[in-house]
Amino acid sequence: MEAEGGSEPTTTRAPTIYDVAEAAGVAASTVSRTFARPGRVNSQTAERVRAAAAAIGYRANPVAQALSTARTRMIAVLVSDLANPIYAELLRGAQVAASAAGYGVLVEDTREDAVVERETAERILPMVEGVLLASSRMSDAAIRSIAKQRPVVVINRGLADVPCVVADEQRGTRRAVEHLGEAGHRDLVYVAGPDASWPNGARWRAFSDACHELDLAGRRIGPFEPTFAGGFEAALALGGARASGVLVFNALMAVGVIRGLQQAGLRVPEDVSVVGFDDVLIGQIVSPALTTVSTPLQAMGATGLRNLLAVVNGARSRGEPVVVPARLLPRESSGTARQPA
Amino acid sequence: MEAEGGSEPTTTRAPTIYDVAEAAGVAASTVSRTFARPGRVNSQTAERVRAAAAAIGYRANPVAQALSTARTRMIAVLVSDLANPIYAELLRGAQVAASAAGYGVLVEDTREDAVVERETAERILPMVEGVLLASSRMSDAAIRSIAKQRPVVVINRGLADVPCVVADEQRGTRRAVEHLGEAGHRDLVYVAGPDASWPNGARWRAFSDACHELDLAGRRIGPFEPTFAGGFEAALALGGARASGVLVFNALMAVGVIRGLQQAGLRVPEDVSVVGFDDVLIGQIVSPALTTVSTPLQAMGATGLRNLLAVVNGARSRGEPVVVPARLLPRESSGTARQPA
DNA sequence: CAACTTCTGGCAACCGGTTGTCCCCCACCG
DNA sequence: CGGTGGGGGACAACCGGTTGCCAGAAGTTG
Repeated sequence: MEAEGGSEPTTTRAPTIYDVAEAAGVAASTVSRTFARPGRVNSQTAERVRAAAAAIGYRANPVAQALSTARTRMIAVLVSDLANPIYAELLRGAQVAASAAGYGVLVEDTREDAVVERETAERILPMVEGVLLASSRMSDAAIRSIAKQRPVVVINRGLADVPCVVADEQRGTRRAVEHLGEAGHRDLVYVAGPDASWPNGARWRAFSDACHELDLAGRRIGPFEPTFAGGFEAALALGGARASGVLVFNALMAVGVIRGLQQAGLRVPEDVSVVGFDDVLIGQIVSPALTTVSTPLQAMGATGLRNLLAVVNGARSRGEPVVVPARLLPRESSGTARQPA
Repeated sequence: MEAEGGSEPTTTRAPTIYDVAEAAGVAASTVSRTFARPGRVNSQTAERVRAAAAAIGYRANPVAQALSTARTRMIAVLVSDLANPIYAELLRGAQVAASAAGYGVLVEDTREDAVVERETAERILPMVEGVLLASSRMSDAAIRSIAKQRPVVVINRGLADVPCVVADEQRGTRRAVEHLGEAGHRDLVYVAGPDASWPNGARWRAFSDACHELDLAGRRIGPFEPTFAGGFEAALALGGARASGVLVFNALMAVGVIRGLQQAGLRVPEDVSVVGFDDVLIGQIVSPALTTVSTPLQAMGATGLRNLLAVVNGARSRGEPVVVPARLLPRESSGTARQPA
């Protein structure tokens, strides 16, 4: 806070178009156009300007550009929890896609809290050209209100009138239930994640429908925190139940469930089969390896971001959500049901 | 890219201080000061201005503020690989700390590439007030060149003249080697990560020194990719060796090593003890659970960011790096050495 | 050779705040 | 009652680009 001593190297102000203009013997507007409107300027002049710019080390000030063009070349990406690898993957996909388009990504971790998310969004809104909401916990109304102010794309959530990128939860879940049914499991449990999570609702509905159609008993427990600890806790709650097949909201929880069950003296998959969602490293490492419904997270992040940029650049989005496929990866955590006692 | 149809809702321009000024019957400068210099303005007037602002829904344009104050209230955070949970943790700590200070975080994933990192840094430099480099792969010279342009704080790397936040690699590594030595392991191997990684060098040196002092045989293999796959690969390379104790550059690799060894028919820890670095979930989940040198990643991210903001706000950094403690968490992947055959 | 286009550079306004400076007005003082 | 001081509002310059408009130059056409 204290003012610095007098020995500062007098931070030489960064060169501006005016400096370049002077060096090249032209007007500032010509310098600006040299970079912003190539073609508008005579190629000889342009060459002189570029040489002068290079000589004095000119680089355009993005803030000034943003002010006059109203384009900040930044996108906000809101995720619920960076410690969850699925968001890290989504973010990564989005970041790389943004970078490729010359955009920067402002991340915000909303800590699974709709209020924090809302406030965060409103706060950074004026700074960005668009917002990518990954697994938003906000209400539909809140999302629409944001979408009224800036282009928005939503990942992992279906929402009319707002462009979405979602996995085929219906089909993925269905496959998981079929998988368990085919292995002879007749008593299924869905371990739920946060109520505010859209995929959680979609998975539960699809689970419920599939159980009904396939004539299986399907119930639900939860909600639990969408973390390893949450899954572990769920496993204990599961203890007494007669479930032989368990479908878990996400991979972190599923791993927690497996560990919790093992802790309780049950074997996976011999006693209980566990199927999760999301294909993340931890699911491959855990023993037994997690049977899971996999969605292309990085691609979803990248697609979401690209679609967002398209809207930012004036594309009219056709109302339909972008649906990416989800497929079942059978691994070791699921197997044949024990003969009913 | 196509221009939109004529039915646009004519996006009503956001209100500016001029609109507020008119509504409140004062000059624009008074509006500006009402928010930027409370106290400079008469409290009655201020109240009127605030009321007018609220009435028409005024919110300051951060871009304009940034242009005139040269403060963007944004910090760049560069990480090598978002898919690595340690960066997700660091980022999370940094993001939360930034948010608390009213700053935004621009993330960039540099994909473990020094060139990408350098270019990325230069590109976003004019947009941010400071740069937080997490596990930079750049040369010292490149980092210093960036530090000349903007305040920089480096995490996971020691570097004279640039503020750093590092873990006590020396001590942590020493503890790991002692741990293995005490368990009777006499042939130790260090599985190296990227050459460009500073912690990799620090760990190898500390390992080497500790082996020397404790009279243990210590060699090194690598470099390998700092990923699960890299560790797995290393395990194969390790196959022939007579190592009984292995220290691995990071947790992801360590887990890969464990799996690779198991694949090769070796038992961990009965045949080989494995110790890693970083305490991340996956190390707790893997079986056997990973014995590891733990560093407070989130805290390092937060501290790094706070120190960066301090420098941005004029603090003179005392030259010493901030060293946070590293401690050994003995778990299941390390145990007593077999009796030498 | 006059009239008209096209090309290209410069001028100045503008984006939306911030801030140095001036000045008016009121209070306080002797 | 005149002089002094300071509180507080307004004016205008400025941050660093962008861009509409204009005008002079050069090229085209009949």
